[in-house]
Amino acid sequence: MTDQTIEQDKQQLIFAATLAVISERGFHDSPVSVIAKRSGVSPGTIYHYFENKDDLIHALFWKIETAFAAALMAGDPQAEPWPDHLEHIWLNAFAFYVAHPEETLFLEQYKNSPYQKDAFILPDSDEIHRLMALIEADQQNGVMQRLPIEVLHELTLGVAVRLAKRQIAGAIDLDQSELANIARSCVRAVAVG
Amino acid sequence: MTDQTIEQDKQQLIFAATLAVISERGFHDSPVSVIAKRSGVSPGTIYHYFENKDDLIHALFWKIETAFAAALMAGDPQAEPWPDHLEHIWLNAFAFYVAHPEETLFLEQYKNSPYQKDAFILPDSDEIHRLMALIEADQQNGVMQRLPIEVLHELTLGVAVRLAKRQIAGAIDLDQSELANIARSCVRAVAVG
Amino acid sequence: MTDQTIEQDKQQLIFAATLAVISERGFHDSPVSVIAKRSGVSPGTIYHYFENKDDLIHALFWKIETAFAAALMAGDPQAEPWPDHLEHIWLNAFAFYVAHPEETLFLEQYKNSPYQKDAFILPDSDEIHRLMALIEADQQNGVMQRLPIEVLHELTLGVAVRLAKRQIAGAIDLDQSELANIARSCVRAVAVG
Amino acid sequence: MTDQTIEQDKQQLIFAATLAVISERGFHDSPVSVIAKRSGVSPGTIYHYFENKDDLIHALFWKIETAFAAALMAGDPQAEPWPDHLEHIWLNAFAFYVAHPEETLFLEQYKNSPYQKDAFILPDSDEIHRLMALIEADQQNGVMQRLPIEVLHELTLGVAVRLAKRQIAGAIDLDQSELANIARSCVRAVAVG
DNA sequence: GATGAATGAGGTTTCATTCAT
DNA sequence: TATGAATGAAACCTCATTCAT
Repeated sequence: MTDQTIEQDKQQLIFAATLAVISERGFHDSPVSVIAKRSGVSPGTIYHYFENKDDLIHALFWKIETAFAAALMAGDPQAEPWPDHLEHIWLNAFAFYVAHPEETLFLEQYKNSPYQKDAFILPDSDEIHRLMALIEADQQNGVMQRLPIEVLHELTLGVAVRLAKRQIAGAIDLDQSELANIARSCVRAVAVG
Repeated sequence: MTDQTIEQDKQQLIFAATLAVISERGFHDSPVSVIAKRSGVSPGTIYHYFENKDDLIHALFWKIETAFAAALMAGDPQAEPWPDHLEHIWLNAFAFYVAHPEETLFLEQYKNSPYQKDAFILPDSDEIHRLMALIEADQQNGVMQRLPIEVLHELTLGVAVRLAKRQIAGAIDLDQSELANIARSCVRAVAVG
Repeated sequence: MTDQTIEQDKQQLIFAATLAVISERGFHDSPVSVIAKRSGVSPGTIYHYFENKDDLIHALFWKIETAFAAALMAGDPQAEPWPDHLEHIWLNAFAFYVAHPEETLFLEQYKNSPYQKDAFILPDSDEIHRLMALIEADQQNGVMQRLPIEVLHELTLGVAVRLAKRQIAGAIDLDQSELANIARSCVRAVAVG
Repeated sequence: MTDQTIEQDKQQLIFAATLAVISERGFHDSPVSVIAKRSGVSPGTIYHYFENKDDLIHALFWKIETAFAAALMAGDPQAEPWPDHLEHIWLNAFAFYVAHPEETLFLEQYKNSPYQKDAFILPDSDEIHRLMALIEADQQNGVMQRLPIEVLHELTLGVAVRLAKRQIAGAIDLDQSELANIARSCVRAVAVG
């Protein structure tokens, strides 16, 4: 194993522990000492990899956002016609959230805290570029409304996160056909006509 | 002025300061000492009115939720037919959020933190009772889908909060006709057929 | 006892402990926790009276400098003729330093550390004003050289501190007549002719 | 280049970096990690050449003191008669300090910190032996007062350091004739009669 | 009721030092 | 020899809470 991978491993251990602790206990009540213990590294090591606690949290946020973006385009939805591709993406998002409850709780906490001062910033990944291109094409084709990206997001994937949170909490348990219906509703909300 | 009202006044001062500080700085980074200074009362006084900091925050949450519930049924939407009454309620919600940015930021932070361990709990107010009755009637009449209350919420008012947050942040600026369209979309998402 | 004096007392306790600890152990190796224990107050209390550790140290410095300035003019040296008044002041300085070993060690450490970024700044006290007036008069009268204040200081009182430090350390033990001789030498070094 | 000289080089790099960092930032606030980075070597390497941080600092002190002692006797002052030789030495000291500002700041910090527990100890170098012999001869010849070495030092070279520090700080700028005058004053302070 | 000085446990971060490579 | 990641004790400082006034 190379030095590079060892270093990566430590970072990953720290990320994993941070995610676990914060999703369980919240931003407040997640001391570095606890994260260190859970990671199996010393507090000092955390400060070797990250400038400070905020830096760690921001880095974790982007790591998760990037993983989410990748999951979004799984199964090549671009190949499908409207409105199927958008429903597909919606279901991908929901599936990611439900499969990654810790990540979901972390993301929502982050986005609703003053950590998130920036507006709607997306990772600069290949998948996001493809998604944006798809949206633009749909709008060019006159099938999707020309609404601000934030509005499109809240009417579609925004709904997916929150339903996923409810499902993670055990409050609801949507089956495949219910999900398909809801996905269709969300897509219809941004469709023209 | 009676002692009762003086006491009420102090409580209100504390609530207002807590809301202002937390909406600006977040749950972490909102020390009692800062809240006290902003209230114009001493830390000791806060502990006279509230058992501890958590108690204060929970109490503030319920106060805001109750105010929100009241605003929801403003203009007597019950008197209107389906789907107008639901659109009306949606617009009431959006209007409340935009008119109360601090409250909105606080609520969303609270609901996405481990403070909120409870599932979907609503204030036990008259307005909420009327709202629930209205929903039940709509479902009896076969116009609204029989989905779990959490799902109905996320498809309708859940969207309203998040759009309001975007508007508060200055990212978007929806006019009346755009809002009416979105409200209609949300209602359609829970309508039968 | 009034609140004012209680508060003063706590400050004085903290000052005394800081002085003792730093003169014994140096700037490095004088943790707030040790100062707190020595003061008989909690660390938190120190941060109630001082913004931070640097603030405490600067405040202590000025307190000592002011006390020193007062001691300098004891016995009304202005009333005496040249060069007696300057010899008197020199002996006052030496006596203060020897009588206040902790203060002396603290001052010298402070002045030789990057804490002291400012050049030769004197407390704005009555005594210092009288001293400066005296020097100016001596120069007007053509008995004292017109050298920069820093040079005058190093040739006179600067020598006093360092001899006092040697005496405090037990390396030397100057008697009254030796001291008088040295004082006279220092004064002659800044005299005209 | 031999191994010996390589080793010497590393030591010199470490010494130079330590001197630079401490003279800029002070004893406190000069972490080994910073010194290592400035040296271009790793922290581990520093601990290869020095037992610990204190050891490094003490070694640096003696290195500088020795260099200073050598500079003191430059130009063969012994060959000159009293009081010229002492004035010459005084000017050598002043010139060294001004030419080596980092060394001067380091020395003064060191001598005023509890690092310096020892009394007046001089390097055991050839130059110091010659200097001591010269002093003894002057005293034998009845031209220099028989005062403790510490007193002689403070009245002469002690003044030189502190004036040099003022000049380094930019507070004063003494020209050659002013310096000659001051040197003469200092010598007169230890002269007989 | 009201105050705010005082507390001290515990938070974030630093840094001298070690040791596997 | 040389490295620098890793350590963990300890530094500075914060802040929820108490309590004498």
